[in-house]
Amino acid sequence: MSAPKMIKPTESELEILQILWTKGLATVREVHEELSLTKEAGYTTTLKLMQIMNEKGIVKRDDSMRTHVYQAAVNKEKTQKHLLSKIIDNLFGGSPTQLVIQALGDESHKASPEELEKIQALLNSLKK
Amino acid sequence: MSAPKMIKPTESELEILQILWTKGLATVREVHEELSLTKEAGYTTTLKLMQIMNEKGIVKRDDSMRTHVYQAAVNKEKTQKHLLSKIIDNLFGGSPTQLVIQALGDESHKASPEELEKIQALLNSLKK
DNA sequence: TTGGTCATACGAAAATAGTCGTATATTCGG
DNA sequence: CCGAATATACGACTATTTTCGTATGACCAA
Repeated sequence: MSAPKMIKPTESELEILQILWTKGLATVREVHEELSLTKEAGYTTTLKLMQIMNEKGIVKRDDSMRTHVYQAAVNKEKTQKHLLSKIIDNLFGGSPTQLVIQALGDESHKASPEELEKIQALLNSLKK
Repeated sequence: MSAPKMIKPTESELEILQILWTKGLATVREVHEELSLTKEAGYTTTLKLMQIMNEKGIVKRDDSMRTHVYQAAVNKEKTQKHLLSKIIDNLFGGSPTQLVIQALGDESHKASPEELEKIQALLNSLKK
């Protein structure tokens, strides 16, 4: 078995997934170093979290060597889509438009002109 | 204590906020009826949640009468923006564009032509 | 007035998440 | 070979969130 039926990573798990999605393969140490840049936590805490994620099937690992190598077991886009869908319901009363408007208006995460063009392109294809 | 410094409602609290944002004023019973449409929970559970939210300052209440009347104490747009900002960081690596793209592509929450126009309008103003 | 209904208060169990100490095994430089 | 460094396993403690039972008081209709 690989992908879990219900995708519902916690906040901490999401932070780890972020890193794994970027790195592809990573050891606990690597993930922990990365996490330490923005967060305060002990090494064994990260280890434990990743072990639990492994049990849940959120990540896979190669434990053929002493230092285990982890990778995400859930698809990035699928996970994003699934969680976003929940947020649209929970926070925006089911309206993706409201979410989009708030997101585009977010002052601390401005979109570049190039990105705006990407959105424009998608918008065009949706309008048809 | 009045407005909370850190806005971080839990999932359940968000469900209740949704309802209060829509209704403006509501009793526990009203909120609970509304919740019951989509969720299974006892009355006292809802009551307790709302009491806790009151302690946290997320909602206000008028308890001058036997049946207390509640209302949201946090601004809807501000709360949405704040939580969305977190999600952009946690789930989309800081890129609002990725979020917008995923949201617009969500099959289970399609945007109507009118809504697409709204987004278009916002996009136009951002491009300038 | 009295019994049924409806309201809040409150305590505490149950479920979830996050944290870390400690034991134990492996590796490696010297 | 020995000890320091580093790895995983695992149990347990803390904290937070969710759930609900029970107590108690107010209201109201008959």
